[in-house]
Amino acid sequence: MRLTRDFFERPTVEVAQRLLGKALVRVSGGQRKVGLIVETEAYVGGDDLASHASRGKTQRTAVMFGQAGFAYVYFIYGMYHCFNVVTEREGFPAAVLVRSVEPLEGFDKGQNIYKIANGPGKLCRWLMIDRSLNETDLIESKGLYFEETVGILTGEEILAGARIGVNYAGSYAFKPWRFYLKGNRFVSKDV
DNA sequence: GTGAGGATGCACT
DNA sequence: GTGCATCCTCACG
Repeated sequence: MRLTRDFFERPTVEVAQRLLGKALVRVSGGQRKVGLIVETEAYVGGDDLASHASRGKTQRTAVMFGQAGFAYVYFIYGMYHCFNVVTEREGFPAAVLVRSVEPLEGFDKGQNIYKIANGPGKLCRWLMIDRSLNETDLIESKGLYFEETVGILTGEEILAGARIGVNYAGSYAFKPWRFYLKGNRFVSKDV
């Protein structure tokens, strides 16, 4: 079953936690790929100095101010994309960055499975996510969406830590808004 | 095993 | 022109 809009219309930190263990599905060119979400980060409101929305609404960040359940995909470091899903209510800029997934379906068995999608840039490369998917409605889209699962496995406790790569964000750099499954080998960084 | 440095394009001062 | 919600390679030991 797909996740519905109301799943994303909650407080961002809560959505970030609840997305762990859910499936991210990508269908493109007759091929289906599925990843189990094991690591997320919350970006919460215009006051969050780590968020792209902290400098106001621009063309790039406009989607974050919109309705929950839409994709925010941006291009960074000249060669990578990052995938987020917008949360909360219209007018309040917030999103959850999906940082790593465990490949379940549609991956190349020749590769080290632990390194296929263990990072925001790598998971976008694997799932063929680029800016053409920016502003996609993930509730309605046939090509990219979230699915319910049986849930987090027993013993897979959720841990919280500081977000990665946001040291410039003052006091917001230390907010424990990165969530991941304890001991899971698919997270991008064990901290 | 660890750490430094470079690649690279685009949004925004 | 600046700096980035990253990743890979190559040293080093």
